[in-house]
Amino acid sequence: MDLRHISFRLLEVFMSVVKTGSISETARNLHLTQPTVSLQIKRLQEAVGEPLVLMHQQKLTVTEAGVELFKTCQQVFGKFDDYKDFLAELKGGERGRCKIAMVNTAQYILPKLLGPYSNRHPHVELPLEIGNRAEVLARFERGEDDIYVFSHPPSLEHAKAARFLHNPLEFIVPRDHPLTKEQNIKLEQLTPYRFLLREPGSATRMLFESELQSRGLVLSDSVQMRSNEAIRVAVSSGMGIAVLSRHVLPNEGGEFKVLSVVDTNLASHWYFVIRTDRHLSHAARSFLQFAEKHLELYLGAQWVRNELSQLSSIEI
Amino acid sequence: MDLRHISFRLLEVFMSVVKTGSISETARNLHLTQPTVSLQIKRLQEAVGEPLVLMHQQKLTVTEAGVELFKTCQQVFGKFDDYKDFLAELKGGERGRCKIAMVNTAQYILPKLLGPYSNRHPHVELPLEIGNRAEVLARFERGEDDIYVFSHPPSLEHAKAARFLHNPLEFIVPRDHPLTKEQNIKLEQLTPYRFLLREPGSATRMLFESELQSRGLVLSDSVQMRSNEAIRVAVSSGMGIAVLSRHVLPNEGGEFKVLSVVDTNLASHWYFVIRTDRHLSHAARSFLQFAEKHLELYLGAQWVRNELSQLSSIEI
DNA sequence: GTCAGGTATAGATTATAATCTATGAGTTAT
DNA sequence: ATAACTCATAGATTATAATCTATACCTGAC
Repeated sequence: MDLRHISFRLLEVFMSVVKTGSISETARNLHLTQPTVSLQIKRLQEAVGEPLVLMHQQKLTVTEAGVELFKTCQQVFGKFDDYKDFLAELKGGERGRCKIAMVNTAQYILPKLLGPYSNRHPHVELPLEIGNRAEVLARFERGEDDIYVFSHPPSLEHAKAARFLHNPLEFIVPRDHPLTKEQNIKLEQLTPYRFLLREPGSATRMLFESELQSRGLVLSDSVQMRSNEAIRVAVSSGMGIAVLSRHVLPNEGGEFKVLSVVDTNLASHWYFVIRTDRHLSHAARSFLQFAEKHLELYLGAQWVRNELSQLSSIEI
Repeated sequence: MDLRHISFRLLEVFMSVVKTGSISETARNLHLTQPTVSLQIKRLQEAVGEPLVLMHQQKLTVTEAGVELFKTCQQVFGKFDDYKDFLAELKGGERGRCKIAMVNTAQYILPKLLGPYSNRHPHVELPLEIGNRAEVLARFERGEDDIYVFSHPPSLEHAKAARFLHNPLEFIVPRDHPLTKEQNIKLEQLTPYRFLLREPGSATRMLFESELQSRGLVLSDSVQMRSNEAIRVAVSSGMGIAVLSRHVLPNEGGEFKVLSVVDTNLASHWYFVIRTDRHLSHAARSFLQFAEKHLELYLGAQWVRNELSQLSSIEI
């Protein structure tokens, strides 16, 4: 039997013939002429190499080979129906995958969205990649993920960024630090202390350093640390002071204090970034829609800057 | 997704692309040109309505929809492979159905062949129909079975008969019948007794009556009975005498005796009959081949008249 | 015997599937 | 920078699938 000469149409016609037990009736049902159906069956039989139906005295009987082919067809069409169901879910964003790459700091805020989304869309896979800015940028270049999360979005070709959250930066010091007794602290008062910083390239550090530079200030001492947790712990134990995103601080004051610096308001924003030269997966689209709708609920209205409609308009 | 625009060929090509991860390599493997494969994939994607593979920087990745379609294809081709296996068995006579219709008397001999055949071909269905000559003839006319068993084959159009067994007829009388004491019994000595006969049309009766007629003899009394068992029992209990096939008699003498009639040698043959205007099912062909080969073994060499090669030459 | 209903066959047409060559454009490695 | 390889696209051809009309052939019913 040669599958190459068999089309799905042919099998459909055959199944109808088996069901109705009549060539003429099949022709009427499928809006074909009787010779067409006759010929289809004949061709199918040639392709199978075996009689499938026998005509005898106006009565059509289905052979063994025909019955078995009929069963096979039912199963095959069943499989394709399953696949169609799968496609429908995929297109509806109910199934599939939405790979998200985010810079380190985002891991403190994104789960607040991802958790609820994942609950409502249990069949969507949500693999997360967390890296520093350079790593996430490299992933973007290679197009490895569906959605990228940056503060300071890259202004690259094919990149479309949309702000969704305000990211205020705070100065933190050990609880017993001398500055905690001061009022009206200014930025230059902080420079003599040792600063604990993330690696160069980190958005927070970039923002902080550009602020220092524009005001002609220089840090007297700084130590580079690999993670925000490490910085928090180090500040708590008195190793130095630091600038951290409000979102990475515990709600309740811990072993450190937040300084209010009157002449400085450091802040950036969180952005979802997508590539405009690539298909956005249905799941990714569905996640962005979910985010656009529920940002305020899950991230706190006071921080939200919802500009995600800019992304939903993109049609790739 | 529209199955009508999808061919098995298309799916084969798609599967190869997924397996090799390369369009060019698929083209080489399938002896096609690269643009052909590109276009096939493009068309398949259009038919499915969803991207199946993504090209990025010389690297081909398969989408969710692609992976799922691939799985679906594997299952579908698996089903067709199963069907091909089924067909192979069918064509080899290992599977299928061989309907046999036989006249009553044949039920004493055919099981000796059917049993061994069925043991060796356990997947072949062997539905049997047993009737009197008229009934089996009617089934033949309507083509309801694959093989018909007659003594006295019908000389109809489209009927091809082949002898396979000698069918000697014997006269039986009650054990204490007066004739058992005689020697050199002649046929005319039997006519005064009451004969127990099958219905007119029975081959045995036809043969016997034509013998009587050709010799100008007439039975003085006869009773019609519905089965050979009934006749045997009736003879045993002294109701009359009868003509029966040697094959329906028990090997060991029972309540009756076989008469030796010196001037009469009644005999017919058993024939397998098939229609020449119909496909002979593979199973039927296989049964006839089996019979041709093993007649002597299962039916006793002394009775066999193996002319079955006449049937195997028929190619329908 | 004729008619109606079912099927088969022949011949023709149209649509489209399957394939090619030629070419352009991007990527990788030397 | 260039060669070698990848894939995509355009344009053209060929094969064949899908379909029709017209016609002939059965069979069963009236």
